[in-house]
Amino acid sequence: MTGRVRWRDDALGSWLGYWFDRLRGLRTDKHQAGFGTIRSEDGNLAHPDSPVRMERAARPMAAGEKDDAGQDAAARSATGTLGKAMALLELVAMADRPLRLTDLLHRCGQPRGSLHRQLCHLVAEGLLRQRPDLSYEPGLRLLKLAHRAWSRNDVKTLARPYLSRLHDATGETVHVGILSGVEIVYIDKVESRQTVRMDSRIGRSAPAYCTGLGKAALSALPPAALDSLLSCMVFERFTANTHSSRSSLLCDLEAIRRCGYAFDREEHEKEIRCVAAPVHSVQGNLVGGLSVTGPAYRVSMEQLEAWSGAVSSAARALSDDLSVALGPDMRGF
Amino acid sequence: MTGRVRWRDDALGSWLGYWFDRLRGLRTDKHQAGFGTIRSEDGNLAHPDSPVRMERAARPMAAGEKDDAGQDAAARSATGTLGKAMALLELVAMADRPLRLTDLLHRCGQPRGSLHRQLCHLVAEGLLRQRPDLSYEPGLRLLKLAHRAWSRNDVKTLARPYLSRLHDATGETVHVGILSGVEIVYIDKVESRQTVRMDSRIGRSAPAYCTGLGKAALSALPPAALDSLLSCMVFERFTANTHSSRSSLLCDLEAIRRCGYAFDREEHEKEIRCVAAPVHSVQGNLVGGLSVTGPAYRVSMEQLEAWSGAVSSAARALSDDLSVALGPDMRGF
DNA sequence: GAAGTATATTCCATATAATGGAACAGTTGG
DNA sequence: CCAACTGTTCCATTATATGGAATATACTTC
Repeated sequence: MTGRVRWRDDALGSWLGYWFDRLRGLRTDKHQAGFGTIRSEDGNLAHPDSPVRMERAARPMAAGEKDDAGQDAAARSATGTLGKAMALLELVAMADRPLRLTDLLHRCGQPRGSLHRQLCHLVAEGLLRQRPDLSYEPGLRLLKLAHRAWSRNDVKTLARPYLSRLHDATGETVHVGILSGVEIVYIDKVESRQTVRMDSRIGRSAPAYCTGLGKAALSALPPAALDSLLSCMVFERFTANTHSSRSSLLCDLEAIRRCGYAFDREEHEKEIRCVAAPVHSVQGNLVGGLSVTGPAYRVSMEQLEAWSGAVSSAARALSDDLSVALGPDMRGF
Repeated sequence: MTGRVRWRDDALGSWLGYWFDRLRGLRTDKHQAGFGTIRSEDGNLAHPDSPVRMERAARPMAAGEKDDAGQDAAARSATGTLGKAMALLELVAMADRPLRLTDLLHRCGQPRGSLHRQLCHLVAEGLLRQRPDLSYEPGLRLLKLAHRAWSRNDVKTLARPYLSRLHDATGETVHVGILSGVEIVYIDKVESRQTVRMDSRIGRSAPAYCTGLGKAALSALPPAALDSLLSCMVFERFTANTHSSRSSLLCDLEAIRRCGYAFDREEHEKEIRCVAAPVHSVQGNLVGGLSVTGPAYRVSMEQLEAWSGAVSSAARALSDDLSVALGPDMRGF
């Protein structure tokens, strides 16, 4: 074997439930070990944000760079073939236009033969679709699978009544989301009117550090887990109010922990404010949040403050429901 | 190698775009060949319906059964590791409750070691989530990927104005769907009110032969493709009006082809009627439909008849838009 | 319309990762 | 406490993925 860098080593995110079990020492796992998720020595997480970056092996590795052995050994035992396929799928899905083979070739630095075969497999499985012009885009099978994932989701089901009630009380759009790595994934919502697009945000993911839901969720994490996540956050600045450093985020989180709710002070999108509260099962394997969102011109910070009580009590109630539903007794649920 | 049957050979569906290219002889493909999709001799499709059946290899193959060589050779060159992983994912996703390792063991007849590793990989990738009680359910990553697949979907984007217009004209729920194998996948909708569940049907899939959208789509298929699909339909009876045979379906399709629109006469769900019209790009690589759906007590067959013109002209217009968008000139769209 | 360039596809010896049987460990229940 | 069941780990074998180069196919450009 040449000393070649594995192109997928640092791609892809990892997933909360998994981390938690690891962090709580519940599982020893050999199979899942490595793939760059947790560096064994310092316990840090590698690249859990999902916009995939595969460029690493694009260049043939200049002299002097050494592919350090430990990293290599750890990263080698990845999720294998599946991991590569998923990294590729993510790359196509997260692109903003259909990509052709050559485009992908440049972005992931894999040899043509391999890449082509992988794409063929993905297309045959319906995960990708190949357009008449030979470019690739995400396939319908994803929709179908996601529908099942969504319609059977415990959190969504349990949250619904609280969402409705919050919506009735506030008249604004109400969200529930789950933390997945360093991102928050929107699971369900009830909105004021047919605003812009019907369900534009369900399934959408956004960075945790700059959204109300995300910060609420982060505030509920045990210190070790939070540390792991922090170490792999990239603080991109979306607005003037976006947290741009670890310390400013930590300060905010501390405040959130004290009062039990979080604000999004136009940190992700200009003119959009929100108040959110953390939701978590006692087992700690699921962390998310509930939020009320509105446009700045209509919703003042005072208004959000006034709603904070309702939001956090709803979040607490939902947390209890969740803990019961996921509890050891209820196998099937 | 022992003469053991590969457990995955007959699992899983295949996907329309792919078939079309095959059927039109556009691609020679070696990589995608086989996996039981198209039997080389008679051109039939094997098991394109998606509710997965993996039980085949559960028994150790009784004496006398022979795993015929041709089939074996064809089926062997599958989508490989990815295919197995996806079949497993589908199995979990389509189940109606979280499954534990042993449950899966019974359903797919794979050795424990292999199954366990595959599940670990799926969990590590976020495609599955392992609950505290060690059972598996579909993971959040599916939602995230599907969101991208959905929000960038050409058909959805192009269909939206027509959906709105049809909804305004009829006041009932309007759907757009795409044919994917023998199933129709709901891509988008505009609904009358916040009926039962907000977007319950987006991403849902239903059999083509008993839905208005599905029949409309089938009617637009070239004979060869239709034949292929017919040969692997299983006519399950949902209501008294459900087509229960190939011939009755064909007869209906003929009528649909003549008049340009299809009815669902409470064939899938009791008390639900719909009128639909086919949508297809000239290239023939995308087939779907547009429909107006309503409850039987409110929407008479005469009413549907009256709407048929609007539906089919909208469908024609959308078809044109699609053909342009997918046309050879517009690379990026 | 021919030569040139960029792209997609196929081939095949080799390296790698999946396989599957069996042994081990942790839980439940009588 | 022992049986019966579950989930996990191990490791030699074998099937599968790999990747570089050769070939085919489209699009430009002159």
